[in-house]
Amino acid sequence: MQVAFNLAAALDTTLQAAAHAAGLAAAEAFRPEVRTADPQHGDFQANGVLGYAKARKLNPRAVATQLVAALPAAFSEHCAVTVAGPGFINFTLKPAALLAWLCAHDSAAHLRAGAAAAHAVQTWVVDYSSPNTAKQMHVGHLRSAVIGEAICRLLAFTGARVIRDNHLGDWGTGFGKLLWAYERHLDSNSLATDALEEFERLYKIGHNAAESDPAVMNQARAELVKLQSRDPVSLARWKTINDCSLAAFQQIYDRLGINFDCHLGESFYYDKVDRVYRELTDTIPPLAEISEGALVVFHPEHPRFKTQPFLIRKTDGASNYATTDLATALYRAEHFHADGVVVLTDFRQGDHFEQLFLTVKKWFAAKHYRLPELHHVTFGAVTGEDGKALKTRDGDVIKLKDLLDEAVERAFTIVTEKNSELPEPERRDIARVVGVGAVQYADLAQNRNSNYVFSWDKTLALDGNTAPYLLYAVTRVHSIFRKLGVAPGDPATESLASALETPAELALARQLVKFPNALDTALATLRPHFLCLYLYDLAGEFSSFYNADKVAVDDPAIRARRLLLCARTLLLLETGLDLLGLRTLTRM
RNA sequence: GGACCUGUAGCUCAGUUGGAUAGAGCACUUGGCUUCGAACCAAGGGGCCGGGGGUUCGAGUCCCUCCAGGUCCA
Repeated sequence: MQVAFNLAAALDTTLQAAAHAAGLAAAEAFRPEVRTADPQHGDFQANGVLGYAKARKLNPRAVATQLVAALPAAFSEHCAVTVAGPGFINFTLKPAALLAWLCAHDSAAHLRAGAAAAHAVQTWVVDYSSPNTAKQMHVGHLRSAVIGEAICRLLAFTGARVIRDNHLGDWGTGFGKLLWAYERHLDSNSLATDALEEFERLYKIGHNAAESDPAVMNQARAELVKLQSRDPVSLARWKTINDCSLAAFQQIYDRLGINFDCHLGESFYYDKVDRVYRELTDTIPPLAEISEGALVVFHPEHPRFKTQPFLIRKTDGASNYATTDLATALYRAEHFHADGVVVLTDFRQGDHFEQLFLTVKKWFAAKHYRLPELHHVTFGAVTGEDGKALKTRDGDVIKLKDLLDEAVERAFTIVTEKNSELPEPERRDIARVVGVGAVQYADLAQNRNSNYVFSWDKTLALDGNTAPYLLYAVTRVHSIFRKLGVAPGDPATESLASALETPAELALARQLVKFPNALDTALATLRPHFLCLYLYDLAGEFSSFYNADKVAVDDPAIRARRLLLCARTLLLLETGLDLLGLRTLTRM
């Protein structure tokens, strides 16, 4: 028998068919609205009857009863249905139906196959992390990298070809001052030991000198012009700076499980802006216009952007972020044939991207270019305890490297305290997985909208909805299989399983089959915290089950079905954590 | 001046296109390890969902307004 991956979607289809079978007036307008339900009401619930009945002045309970009566006869064999309250339809899966789903989805490959429908044969470009070169990554860079990677993995899991693109800030005006100081004050020893530290030192020298001496300022400007006109010496130095920066970034990315497919920074688009200027001005009427000497785009239909211009060429003729971002959008559509583009930045760039996307839509429409779905995924800024934004300029910024190091160190202290008998190399490895995972998860688990008030204790918390709690659940499952000498998912063992029976078994199974809905919600909103929430609930259900029902019992049929539950819990926890970019452990 | 985000238990936060009695963790109280890992589980107290008005069968969620904090606008 074919078992649907997404049971809520399957119920939706079934109800839709029932609406036709029942001869409902305007049955095609009926939206069942099936969603996961509070366990006290059932596994899934349909809310659509209420709206449908209201619009037609019908009695919702009568309509619901009518629909339930029109369900196929065989339906009641695997699912109990009731009409409740003002007209909700509640579905409670029979134990055999739960078991059937668990048997059908017994491997990561089968889960992937079930999920792959959402973005099959689509290409998505995800633009994330995107730090400025010549500067160290700090806590403010964490969210884009961690949330971006999770979104990449979610998209890939649901069938998309994903292009991970690091849109580096490698062409800013700051390079004039930096190159000025690079020529005069470079310490090659420091360059070899800690390049980013050296670049930051050089930038400060250049900046301070330029501020206090107009002659230096002019020399710095000249350096920038030389770079932009492709002077070989300047270009070589610039390339050294970027190569060293990228190598340093990669050390961080390795710890976070991130591997970019390309690093197409601002410099890559610098010589692609002429086409942008041309195509935005050669249409009739032109999209862009000259205003106060600058080239700008207004959006007359927009309450704000009808007067607030989108500046794409400054008065002095220079391009800016807007210009390269427009060129970037075109490149992603033409070169990658992107069906979707996701850009991750903090919310302060909201205006910019709204204007950018509006402009891109009109531009592509005018030129008949295929328009990808455009998503600007924002998150709150990182602030200090005082609520003020952390700035790169002051010395108090916490380096990302130090944050990860401290997390690992704290995790090592705890694992040593809990499990001193484990050999030190293993404890070190556990500390890396738990510490880094805790940092990643702390960022992923909260709704990305709100500001991120940084504190060590909050970021490295190990209680509640955290990575250590989930990893602990994973290791406990592994421990059971170790103890009993069985491999997770062993078919011979699972074939002995009897019907699920105890409340804890059923509660765990019910949580397991809702995995597709968590995926759906996380992807539809591009908010990985919905997946975190699901995994936390799953780990909680497992812990309750673990406490209530012993797996290692004598009865082979009971043992087999509990081992099956353990194997699927393990599969979904490990799959889910992998989708979030976390590593897992077998012992901790 | 215009716009966007945030405001939910003492603290930190969840709350799916509007759905049933608003949920976790921390802290506090109590119980559970000679039985698969107690980094755990079970139970308890704790709330004018910033204030006010509106939309409807139903609002933490949508609309208006006010207050507080944050942010953006050559």
